[in-house]
Amino acid sequence: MVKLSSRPRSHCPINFGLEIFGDRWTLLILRDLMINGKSSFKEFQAAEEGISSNTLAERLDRLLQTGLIVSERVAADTRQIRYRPTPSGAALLPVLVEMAYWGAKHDSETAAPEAFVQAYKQDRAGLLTAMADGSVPGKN
Amino acid sequence: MVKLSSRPRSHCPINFGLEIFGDRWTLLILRDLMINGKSSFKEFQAAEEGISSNTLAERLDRLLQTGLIVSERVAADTRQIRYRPTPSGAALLPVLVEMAYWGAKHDSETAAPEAFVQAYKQDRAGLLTAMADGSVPGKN
DNA sequence: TCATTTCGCTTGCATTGTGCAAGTAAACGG
DNA sequence: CCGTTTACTTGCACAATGCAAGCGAAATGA
Repeated sequence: MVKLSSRPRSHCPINFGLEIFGDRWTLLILRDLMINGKSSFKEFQAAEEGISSNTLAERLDRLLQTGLIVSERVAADTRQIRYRPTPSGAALLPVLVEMAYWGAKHDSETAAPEAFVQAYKQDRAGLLTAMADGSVPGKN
Repeated sequence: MVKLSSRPRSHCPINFGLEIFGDRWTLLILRDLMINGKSSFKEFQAAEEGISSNTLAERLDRLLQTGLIVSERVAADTRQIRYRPTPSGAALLPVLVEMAYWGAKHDSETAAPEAFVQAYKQDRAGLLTAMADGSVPGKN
């Protein structure tokens, strides 16, 4: 179960999600975590969309507090912190995949790999399983 | 194809969507349009989340400009305007359904009907078809 | 016919969110 | 030591949002 910092405007299940990730940045962080293999502050900051450091810090904090991600220090270098999704956070993968498919279909200049679109059409469930294991069609 | 008002930060298909509906309100309007059978300004305003009129007006404008919805005046009462989704807008139904399922599973106080969760688990594709035709499990 | 209500907004103003640039503490690395 | 890296924080300007009130055109009611 996910914890909200403030009382939700409603308990509509769609609204519940929007209260957490209804902004322009939160899902991009989860995308980088789950699809692009990123896990550090610096890596998130390097995304081409260009999130500002204060916004990134605030979003990571919120994701930690709601329980969608956890953090841990790297033993070999205690400056570094690695973020990774919890099961609740990982459960957002289908949302990301549907958004990606929609974007791929409706943006004439999409950067989505054709292999992703094909994999989705042929076997959506299989695609989700593969992606949950870290494999993304069209990458490598 | 969908038109953005400004240049996107990237052509990542997930980001493309976020540039249009990456806020706390836009998807709630589409929810009301596609799931709750609403179509007028007044009906959207009456949603329990309580959108302000200026924000609602701005969002409807943006949805019109991006081509996710269209509007038409009611012949019998020319004050009234009915909004309805275009095929591009309607194609966001799977995104809404995944968000709803996630919210239903992770909000301990969810208002999502159990019938919706069951229908999703048993036959997701069938659920999407039924909902595209205007039928929502747990309502009526 | 004429005041009243309804509808879809618009305006003004205060609060909150976001971007940008710079700075900082702790911890490595040589 | 001393410069660099990492994960932030701070300050400030600007944009987005919420809230309350108003507004014009069209319909409705007496």
